[in-house]
Amino acid sequence: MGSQIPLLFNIKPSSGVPIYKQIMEQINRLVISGFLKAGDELPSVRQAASYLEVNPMTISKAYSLLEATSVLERVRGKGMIIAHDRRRTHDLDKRIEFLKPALIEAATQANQLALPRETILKLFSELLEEYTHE
Amino acid sequence: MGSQIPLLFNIKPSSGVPIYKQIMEQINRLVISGFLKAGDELPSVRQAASYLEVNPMTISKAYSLLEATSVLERVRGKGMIIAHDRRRTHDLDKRIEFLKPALIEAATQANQLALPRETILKLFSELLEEYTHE
DNA sequence: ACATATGTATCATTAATATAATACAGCAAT
DNA sequence: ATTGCTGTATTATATTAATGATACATATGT
Repeated sequence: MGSQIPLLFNIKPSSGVPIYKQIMEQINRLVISGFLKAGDELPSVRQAASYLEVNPMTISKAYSLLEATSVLERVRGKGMIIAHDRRRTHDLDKRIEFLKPALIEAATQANQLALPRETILKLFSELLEEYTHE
Repeated sequence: MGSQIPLLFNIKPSSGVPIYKQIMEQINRLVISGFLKAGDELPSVRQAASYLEVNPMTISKAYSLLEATSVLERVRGKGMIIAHDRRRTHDLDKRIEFLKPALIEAATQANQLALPRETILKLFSELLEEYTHE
């Protein structure tokens, strides 16, 4: 039942970004990267809600919106799976565009903090290792 | 009257992060970096509100909360200035701690997108140049 | 004195987000 | 058939964020 998949979700309740959006964005990333493939099962609404300690309807909202954009498919009585969408691509350019906003935000903050270029790059390089997937 | 200072504010209304928090965080960064020094004048509530196209009370809320944490001082009839706080430091370590959340977020997203390390680092390096302060 | 600038208090209103407690239709396995 | 899973609809409530329209005390410059 995709029992370990909830571990892929990281929620920052204090960030200000709505929880359902955080979930949507993460699933979107895992799909266009290929980590999640067509047919893969997602954690159930109640599992994810319990794991993340949020309301089930918050998870359902994220799933429903992703279904509306053909990222997920609802299988009645079973749960949600990654949609079989033949038009889906995994272009490097597309993935880079998804990442850009976060990089721009980090770069802007770094410059506002007057941090030396090499210090930032070294730290970021380390964090890329530390927060590796799987 | 600090007329060009509003240009230091970047607001992303669609980010989900409350506007008043975005403003607070930016001022905090500009202060601990030293870009803004004790006594420097901030744009007036109405100037900033007009420039950012938000409600004046939203700016006032950010200013008031920054006054409560001794980052700003209110000068009656004049406006807000950077507080004269002798305890203020500009440690590199402190500035790095301020930046870390944004770097961690970017690193997490990059890995969820399965982007090659070198590609990310090169792009980030370019963005650090592009989004330079001043 | 007067006009103009400052931040802020006050009121009402709107929108978005999240929670809580139920309830229901659909499917699978026993 | 019953049990136990799915996702979701419903209703109500609370909180937070932002806007709009005034209004006020305070200070500055003329």
